[in-house]
Amino acid sequence: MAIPSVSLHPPSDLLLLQLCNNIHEVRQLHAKFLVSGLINHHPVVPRRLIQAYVATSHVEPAISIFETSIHSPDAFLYNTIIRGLINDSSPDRAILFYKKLLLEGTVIPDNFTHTFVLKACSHLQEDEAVSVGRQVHCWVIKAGGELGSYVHSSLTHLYATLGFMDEAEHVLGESFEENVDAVNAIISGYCRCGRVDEARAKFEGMTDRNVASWSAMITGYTRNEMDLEALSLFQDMSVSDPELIPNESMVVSLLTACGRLGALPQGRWIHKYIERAGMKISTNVSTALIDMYAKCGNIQCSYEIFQHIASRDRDIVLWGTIISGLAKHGQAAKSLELFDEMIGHGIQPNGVIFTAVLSACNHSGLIEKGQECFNQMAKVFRIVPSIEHYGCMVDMLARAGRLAEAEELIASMPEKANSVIWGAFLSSCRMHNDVRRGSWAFQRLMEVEPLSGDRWKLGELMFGNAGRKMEATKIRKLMHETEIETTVGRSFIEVAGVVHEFVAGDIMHNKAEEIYRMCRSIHRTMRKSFMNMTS
DNA sequence: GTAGGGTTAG
Repeated sequence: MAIPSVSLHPPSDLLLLQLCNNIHEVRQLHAKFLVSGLINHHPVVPRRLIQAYVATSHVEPAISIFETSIHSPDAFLYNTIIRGLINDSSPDRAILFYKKLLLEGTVIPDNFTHTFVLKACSHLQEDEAVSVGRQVHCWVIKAGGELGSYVHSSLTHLYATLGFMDEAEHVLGESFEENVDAVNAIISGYCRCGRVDEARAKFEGMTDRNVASWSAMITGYTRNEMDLEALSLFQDMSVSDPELIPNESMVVSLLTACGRLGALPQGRWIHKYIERAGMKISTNVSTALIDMYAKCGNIQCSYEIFQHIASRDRDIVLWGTIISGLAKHGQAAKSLELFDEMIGHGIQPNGVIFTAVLSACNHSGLIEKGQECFNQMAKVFRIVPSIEHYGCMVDMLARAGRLAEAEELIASMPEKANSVIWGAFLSSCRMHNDVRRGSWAFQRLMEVEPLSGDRWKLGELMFGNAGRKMEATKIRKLMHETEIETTVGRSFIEVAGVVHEFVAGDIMHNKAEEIYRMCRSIHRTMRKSFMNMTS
């Protein structure tokens, strides 16, 4: 059979192929090439088809063309397939293709191959990732510094992410010029394993820093709960390089820090800052803002932000943040309403969402609703209740004096109850004067957490209240002899720039009356401005 | 002709 004459000239369909932006068009042209036989007779056709399929996120047909119509693939084609598999979230298959390339030995992997392969590694099991990483490392050494800075920083990043800091440092040393991205990866690697000082030393030693360098260090501080350091480094950045615009992860980290510190003014300032800088406020940033405002006590503001986000941009973490924020602020009804709304939008709740929902029920004493949710969780949504969920339920039932049911629930748990559960149960036993169950709980608590003074104290109070002086005295004596310490619940409140401290149960504070009055007035003002905002 | 960095809800 004669080769169609068109094969002598690049057919116009080949040009069309490059313009395709959906799979149907690619399929149509593919069919035409099959019919005309061009697919096996024009060398460029299968290449272009592979590229077109990968570009429209369909890697399977690309692979089958690769295997049937390509007889001597080059690095570019391997790269295309490997990249397609990574985008298709099949990193293990991407690695298989890399191994095939190495095995056949006719193609030399280039910078792109290495970069893609290293990216695939970060999604693999640790041992497999290290093993492939080492293979790439061999190529880096063989190339003697000729490999691009992308490969160097990707390899450094892989080792650093896996916590292989010595190897990461070693690769860094193999690059000729200073590789900012690689140093950034090292900074974040050190922070990831808690070696913050070493990270800071690397950061200080850099001659050239980019936004990612500052971001890696700031994010590293927040990761290690060094929230003040994070905010202070951000201040350093604004001073030393006012032109630098923070990236998204930096903003999220800063807001996390503000939330944990309860630093509302700083949080607000960052909010204004990102608005002024014209940064796009992604779902992640919105989530961090909502979380920050909720943790700083301004749930109205959280809710306001939440409502301005289009439903299609609301992911499960965003829903979780506002649901648990409302729950913590005692607004159970609103929290449950949003939970239903979320399900109405077709988002499947997960365990974290249910913890928030159950804690909302718990804090508002909605026991029947709580039980309904707890049952629904397993039966409708197929979520296995975790120890936190059991904890919520036990606390809820026990608080309400339904100690027998709480006890039953503890017995039905698949794993052993922890100190949180026994502690909650014990404190309810004390509250409801059930010394029989209480002493049982106290014994279990002493098994799982013998070293907490607060637990001993709780036991002492329970026995004391119930008139069991002997046990109470015995515990008191033991605490005295072992010098075990109890902690004090404290809370802080800032009024007009002055921080006041309260000890739990303490109403003797010399400014108490005044602060209560001011709080009421602030609350009224906040309500008013909230009404203005929403109307 | 192909190329990221990190984060958030209990």
